[in-house]
Amino acid sequence: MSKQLTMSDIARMAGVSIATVSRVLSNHPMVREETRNRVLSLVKEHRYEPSYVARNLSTRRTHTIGVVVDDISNPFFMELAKGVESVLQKNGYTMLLTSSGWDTAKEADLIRTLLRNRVDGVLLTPVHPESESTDVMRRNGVPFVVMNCHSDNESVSYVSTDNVEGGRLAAELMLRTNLTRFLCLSGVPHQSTSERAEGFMHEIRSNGRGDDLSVYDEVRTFDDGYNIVPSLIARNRLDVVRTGIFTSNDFVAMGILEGLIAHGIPVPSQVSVIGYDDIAFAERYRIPLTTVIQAKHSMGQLAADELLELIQDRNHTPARLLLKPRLIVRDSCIAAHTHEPRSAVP
Amino acid sequence: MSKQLTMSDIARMAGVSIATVSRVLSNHPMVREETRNRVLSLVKEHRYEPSYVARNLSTRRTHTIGVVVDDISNPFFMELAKGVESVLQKNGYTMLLTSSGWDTAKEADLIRTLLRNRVDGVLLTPVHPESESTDVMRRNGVPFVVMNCHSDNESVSYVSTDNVEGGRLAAELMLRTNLTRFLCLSGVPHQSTSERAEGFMHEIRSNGRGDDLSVYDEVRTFDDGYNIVPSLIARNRLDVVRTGIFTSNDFVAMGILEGLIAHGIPVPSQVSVIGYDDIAFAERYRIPLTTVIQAKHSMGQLAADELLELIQDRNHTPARLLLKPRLIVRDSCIAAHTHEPRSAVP
DNA sequence: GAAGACTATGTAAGCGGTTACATGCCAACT
DNA sequence: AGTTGGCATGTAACCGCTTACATAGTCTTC
Repeated sequence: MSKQLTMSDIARMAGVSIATVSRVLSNHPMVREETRNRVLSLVKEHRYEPSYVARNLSTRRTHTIGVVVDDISNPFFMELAKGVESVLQKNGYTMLLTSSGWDTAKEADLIRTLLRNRVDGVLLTPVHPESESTDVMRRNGVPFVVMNCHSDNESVSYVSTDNVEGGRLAAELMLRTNLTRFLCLSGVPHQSTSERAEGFMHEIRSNGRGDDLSVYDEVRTFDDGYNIVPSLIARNRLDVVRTGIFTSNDFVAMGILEGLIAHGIPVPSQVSVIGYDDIAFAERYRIPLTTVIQAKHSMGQLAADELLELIQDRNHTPARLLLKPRLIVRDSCIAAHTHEPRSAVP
Repeated sequence: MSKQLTMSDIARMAGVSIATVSRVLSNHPMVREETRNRVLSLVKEHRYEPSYVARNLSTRRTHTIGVVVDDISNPFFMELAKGVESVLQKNGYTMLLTSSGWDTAKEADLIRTLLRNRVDGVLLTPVHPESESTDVMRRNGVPFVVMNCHSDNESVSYVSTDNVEGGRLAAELMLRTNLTRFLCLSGVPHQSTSERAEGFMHEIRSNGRGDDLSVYDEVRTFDDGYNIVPSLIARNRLDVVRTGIFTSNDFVAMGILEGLIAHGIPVPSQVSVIGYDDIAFAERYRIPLTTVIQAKHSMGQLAADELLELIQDRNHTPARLLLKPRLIVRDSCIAAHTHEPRSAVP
């Protein structure tokens, strides 16, 4: 194809200056109706698309927001990104989406690339809340909002979920039933999963049931869950003591369920299980899983809103938002004060 | 923060012209070692990041590739995108990822936005292989490659999967076992899912088993699968006739399995089921699912490779690639010529 | 020791827009 | 008629880089 058209081509054809074409395209009111139409029809006829790169250079704004998530193929982050995209698009911004793969160095690299592309702001799910990345952005005066992670630094805006509350909700549900024993399977220390466990344990203890609580650390995968079942049975007599098990993610919960079924322990009549995340298929699992869910989509939206606010008003007070998680009750956990076991097969 | 540094700031500080700074930063060899070091240390010290937007305007290349997929939160497309990203990144390109939500008009809009951003090329999973989108790109001389869809237009490059072959593979496996009857649950006509069904049916027929084949259309969701089971049993006597069921996606397959279990029909000893896609959890399902998998990651990589080729050499002959799908054998389908039923519970 | 041949650097013209300011025009007012 | 003022448009500087070309200094080479 011949080379791309520019404004001056359109200007020449319309017999006006490029300033006038520019005015027409940016909806400046000071243009005669007739001129405007002449220009617009030329634009349409030749399918002229103005160059944002030239415009961006000139206006020193790109209307582009950099987004850095940990893993681009993880549905959680993509729901987040979708929430972000929806508000950005509504406001005429473009999203530059990248993923760090949980790698601090790569994260910093990506941020640098975003800065070179002169994004107007950055949204990120940081590997650590304070890092080279945040440092670079601050030095370059680029506004940013942290997602899915809270920061102790008063000056940074973040939008995250109240993981402690999530764990508390699970405990609350279990406490309302007639369970005699509670198990908490925690994940990696110092991560969101351990906050969940904390919330759970705290609630159990502050209801005076601390003596009925046992904790197991470093249980994080489906297989971890499946494999730990025999020892849980041995040590906690799951087959005779009505027990509630809280896990800090759904994979573990599913592994546990699989293990319980394999050992013929009825769920939820004998043992109740609550997971966390509501991953796809939690609902479709052979025993539909009771779980705690995060408002990923709103999280993205709120973060994007906050960022746009920050861009418009550089000394806007940073918002520090902690979204409330929600409990989704399904068959894997016995209903409050119910004594009849429900069927394990849907 | 103070306003962003520019090359001329660095130049002034280093006591050289901006041309020299530019040479240093673009690794031009014609710079004295000492000068280079002086400039580089200034750059590092002040954390100067050159503006790609200025550079892009000047060079008329952005090193940015627009990627349009149907659904950003669907793991399939994200695997694809990951494949794309891996080769783009390796070649110093940035990916601008957007999603059309299967909407032709939105797709065309996105393409226009990409063109305004002057992307060097576009990768897309088009709603239709020929559309306004492809038209706009051609008129603007922007190279593009179609993914996950084949085009009859000789001049367009595409990378897709051989869906017919995928169906054939499933049939081939079933034919090697001692099944007496075959059911094919097809999805929406004229889509990739129906190509899968065609491949399956063709293979069954060309092995002289056409008389043992029944076909059901418009079965596409988990619930569709679950709900159709009773009528399948009634019409095909699944409880007494050893039957193989091929579905054009894994959700349907899981629904079918659930239905079979609910009706007490043993899998795979009595009925074998093969799905398509290998979605997450196909492997972890209560009966691990035999399924056909696409090489999503390679698909993205190959498409990106092809696009870069096209960008370098405008009259490079379009590649038209059809990747071979692969069969993953798990418990839901009886093994070839095996008579002992396997356990349905892992 | 002067002509060439390098090498290292500077100069300045773009790239394709935006926008402050200048200009020209015409109706309205004194 | 002369001034005023508002509207429509043109002029040109600028955004921050790249790069062709010009320039100046240093080595060879005969």
